[in-house]
Amino acid sequence: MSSPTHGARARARIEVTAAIKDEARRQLAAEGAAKLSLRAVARELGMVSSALYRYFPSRDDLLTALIIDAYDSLGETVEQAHAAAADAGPVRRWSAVCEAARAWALGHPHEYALIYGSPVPGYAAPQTTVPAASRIGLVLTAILREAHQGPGLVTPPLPAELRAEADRMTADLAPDLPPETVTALVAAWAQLFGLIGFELFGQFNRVVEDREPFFRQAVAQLARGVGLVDPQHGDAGKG
Amino acid sequence: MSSPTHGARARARIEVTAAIKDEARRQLAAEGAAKLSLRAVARELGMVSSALYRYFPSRDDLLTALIIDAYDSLGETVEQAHAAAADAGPVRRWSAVCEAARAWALGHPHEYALIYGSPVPGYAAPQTTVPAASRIGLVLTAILREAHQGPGLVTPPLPAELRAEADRMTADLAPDLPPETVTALVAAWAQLFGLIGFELFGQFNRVVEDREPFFRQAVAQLARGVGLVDPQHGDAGKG
DNA sequence: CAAAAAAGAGAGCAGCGCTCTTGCCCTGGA
DNA sequence: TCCAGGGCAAGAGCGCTGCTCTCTTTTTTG
Repeated sequence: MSSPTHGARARARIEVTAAIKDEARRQLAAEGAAKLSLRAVARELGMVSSALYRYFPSRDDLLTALIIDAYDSLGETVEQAHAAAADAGPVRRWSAVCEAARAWALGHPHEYALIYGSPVPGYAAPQTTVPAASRIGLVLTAILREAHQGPGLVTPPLPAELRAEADRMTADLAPDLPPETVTALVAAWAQLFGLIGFELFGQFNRVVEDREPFFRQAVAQLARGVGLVDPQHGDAGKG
Repeated sequence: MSSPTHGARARARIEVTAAIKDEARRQLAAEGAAKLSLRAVARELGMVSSALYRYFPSRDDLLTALIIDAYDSLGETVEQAHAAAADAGPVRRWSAVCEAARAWALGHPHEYALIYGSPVPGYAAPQTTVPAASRIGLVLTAILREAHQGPGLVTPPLPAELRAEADRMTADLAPDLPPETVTALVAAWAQLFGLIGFELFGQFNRVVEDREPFFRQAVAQLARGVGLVDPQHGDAGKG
């Protein structure tokens, strides 16, 4: 950082690191995480396999880097979708975000499997992944927050047995929202990825053929589930 | 099949096959599907690795056998839960089935990952798995069918763009149910496994702590989503 | 310019899925 | 009773994997 030569070395390191991740992502898209091979990455990059260990101490560390990148890629995609629908009503924004998440998943199936599929046994995602993983949740929360401050939210009452946990989640995630809403949001968040995962992992094969309208309807119902009400079928009723 | 001696041979084969699957399941529970190794299975069974290929032509075929067993295990579990709640109302039966599915998943996390987690790339589950995989869907459908013939179902209208696909799915899955119900059921089916998968795969870590009441509430809302109405909070209103 | 730090190269270890060949032994028919 | 045929285990071996260690080359630094 003090001298330019040190910067040159550091820059080279950054470039090689990026090249490794790029090639790894290519192999991920081609063969999946299970068949991601350090040797194959090195071969393709014209270096020897052991040299890779100068950049990533293990295969798992390379995977972790790819996981964070994937979360960030998804997060950025949905944030952009949210921003692009800023003028629309909350139901429309909710749908836009959900559909952006689905589109990202369909476009990056192996990266989706990496972050929302079965975890590799014996591999615990380090805490480093948490901020990137949270981005989509923050977007969904923001939509509900605006709706809460604006037209309001319609939520079913909580059963007594859930009261304590709902309050705890609310304090953690969105203290300015009603616990009923936070609970419904967390459930909808999981359910959204149930829908996406079933489509991506083949559970809908021979069951749902025309997935786009099906997903749109399911997401609209999800919006109702978190209490979003639809003024004039999602038309910009806010502005 | 004609002579008892031939039967002795066949019986031995069945026993060895079962022993291989048992040991494979043990390793599955210990290490996960990715690290399931034919050599380790053979080692544990006191045979040489190549001998396993007399019973399963490849690692994938062994996995397929485990997948079918897992689907059947889950299917049987939820069928029993359904039968045990036969006297209750449809909402209670729905919840019982969903909670049984969750309990099975928590008790067999690696087998769950095998059937509802990311698919192994290059491995397409053969058509043989379909009947076993369908069992839980059939149970859920049966609940809705009885409710449809009894107290009735409350379903939101379908958007025009979904009409054709909804009719197609209905003809395929449950021609005696309204297309609105079938569409909602398929979505709820996917969403149920979104909830279970998020809990199992660690997405709820540091988010939802007291999972049982949370899941119960989510499942109750899922029941509402498929149109099940709750006479006196799920009490046996069918009489 | 020499010392030190970083990176690459290559050999090697232990493990993997899978294939092929060899030979044992059980079984069913003559 | 004997014998051919076939099911089956064993072993060697191929090409691959992640990872470690040592040695050399390159680059940065005092």
